[in-house]
Amino acid sequence: MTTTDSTCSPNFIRNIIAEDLKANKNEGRVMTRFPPEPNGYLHIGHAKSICLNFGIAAEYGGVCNLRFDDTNPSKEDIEYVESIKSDVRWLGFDWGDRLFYASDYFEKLYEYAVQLIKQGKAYVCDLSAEEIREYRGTLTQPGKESPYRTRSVEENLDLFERMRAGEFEDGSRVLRAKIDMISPNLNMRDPTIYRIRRAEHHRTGNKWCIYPLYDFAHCLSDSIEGITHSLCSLEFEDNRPLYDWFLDELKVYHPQQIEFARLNLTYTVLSKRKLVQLVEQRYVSGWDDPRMPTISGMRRRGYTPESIRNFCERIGVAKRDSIVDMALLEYCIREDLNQRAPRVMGVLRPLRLVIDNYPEGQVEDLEAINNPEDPGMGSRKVPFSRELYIEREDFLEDPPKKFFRLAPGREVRLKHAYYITCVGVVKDEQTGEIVELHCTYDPETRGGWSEDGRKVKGTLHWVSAAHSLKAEVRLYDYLFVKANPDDEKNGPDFKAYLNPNSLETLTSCRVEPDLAGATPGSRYQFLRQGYFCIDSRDSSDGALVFNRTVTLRDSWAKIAKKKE
RNA sequence: UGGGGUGUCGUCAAGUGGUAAGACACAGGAUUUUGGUUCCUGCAUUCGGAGGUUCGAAUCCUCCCACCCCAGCCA
Repeated sequence: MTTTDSTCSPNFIRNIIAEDLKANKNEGRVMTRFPPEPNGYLHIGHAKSICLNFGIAAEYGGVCNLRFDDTNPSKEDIEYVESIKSDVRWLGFDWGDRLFYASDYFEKLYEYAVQLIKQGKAYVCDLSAEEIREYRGTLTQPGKESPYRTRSVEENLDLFERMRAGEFEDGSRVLRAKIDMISPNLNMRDPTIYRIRRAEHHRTGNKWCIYPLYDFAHCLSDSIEGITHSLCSLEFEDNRPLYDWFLDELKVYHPQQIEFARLNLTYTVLSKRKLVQLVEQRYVSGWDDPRMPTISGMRRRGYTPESIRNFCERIGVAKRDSIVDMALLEYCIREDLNQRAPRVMGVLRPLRLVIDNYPEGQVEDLEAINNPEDPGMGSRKVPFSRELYIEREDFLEDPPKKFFRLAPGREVRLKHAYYITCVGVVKDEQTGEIVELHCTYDPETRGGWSEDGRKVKGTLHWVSAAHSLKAEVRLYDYLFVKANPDDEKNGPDFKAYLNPNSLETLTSCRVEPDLAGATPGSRYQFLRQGYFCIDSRDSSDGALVFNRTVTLRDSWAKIAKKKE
């Protein structure tokens, strides 16, 4: 992995680990893990956790395991494990030979449960799900003990064995930890640790009909693997006493759980529950829709792994709930692409322009630098001819103050080409729409320079009409119009804030011929427009499709906006 | 009204008793064959509030306020 992107500011987790290391806790070992449940696609929030876990391990000379938390076969699928693996890899992280599954430990976990029963710390309970809920009490009222709580060890052992053997119906019995029904922490009121569920598991098939629950499986999986620091999100703080309880009762190696705040981002949602709705209810085209905050969506949109890693470093890690400004993510991708994306000319909304004094049939190959930020990227030739396309919005018949672009009688520069002056405007007689511009060029300004030192205020991008390639361009905007669509208090459902203009498809764009045969996934800066990426799903040699990753910063847009 | 957490600039976020880092955003200005990039400059007399301890408090103490999480046989 290339780590040019570590600015490494201190955070409370690094502090804890540094102190642990100083105290020689765990013999100076650091081992973390990223433990996704394979029931959905990874998103930028997961990237924060991935970067944290893999990053911190690398930083302290340790390792990070990839472990699938696959204890709920009815929700999980192999499709998700494959996508998760490829997303983590794409982000630039390597779990080596440490790919694990909680299901690898089912047998061991079963033995631990038996041990708990033998210690009188777990019992089989015949209460129904509803009864268990009633017995649990509420936030302010204590719970009451199950009538099955006092079963003998022998009976519990027998019943649990028969649960495993498939003698009982789904949901008819569970195994519970025997802790404290009047604990103010609901998690400690005899939590369920095994349920009967006849569902085919994507790895263990039909071998099991009982499956452990998160609280039981997670801490023990951490323990089995020898994890030193088990990082999870804030909502598990209340589960920590239970995490500790199992490990203490079973007297096994005891990792330390540390909670941090999950990522929130403006103008999007980052909960699997909500993302899955967007996919299933067709608000987006799929998990990898470029508007989605999923890793696969962002990849398709044109984000680089480096930019995402850098973003994750910049946002920091803390315990307070926060919502990071999308502008920071955009800053990170612009920063990266500015350095590495070749410049190219593409006209999104073409307006025909004829250079009256340019010889008909003549074509010149003009030299264009590929990236002013990196001369090493060389240059290319761009064909210039009498008939061109320029951007519609680069011409205004009646320009406002501070508009530097083309207007009747005005001279501007065509990037890498010539100075041109607008001498005529052709309009559709019916609609009044401008259909063509007539200009003259100054042959003395080849390359875009003028010997006489004459200055020109604007520089426009362009393509040669006859040589340019047709392309489809998809312009993306925020998925939501509200900065915090998650805020549904007394308001409508988050989907009410979906941005109706989050996707605009332009089908008559024109790009320079150099782009013929460009490979899917490759990224470019369209001069003066933004960064674009060839769509890896829909683009083909004959029909180029570009996704706009992000616009360039646009100070003219700001000025124009201020005016009105 | 039980328990667990959190409150430092518009947004993130350092700071751990010695007198408020940094980033994004924003606002000016310079350079520019991208109104891009880059470069300068500005942007918390104040750390949720009120008291207290101290020569000295964002950091310690007390009380108060606000927000988040927990009543799945989900994770």
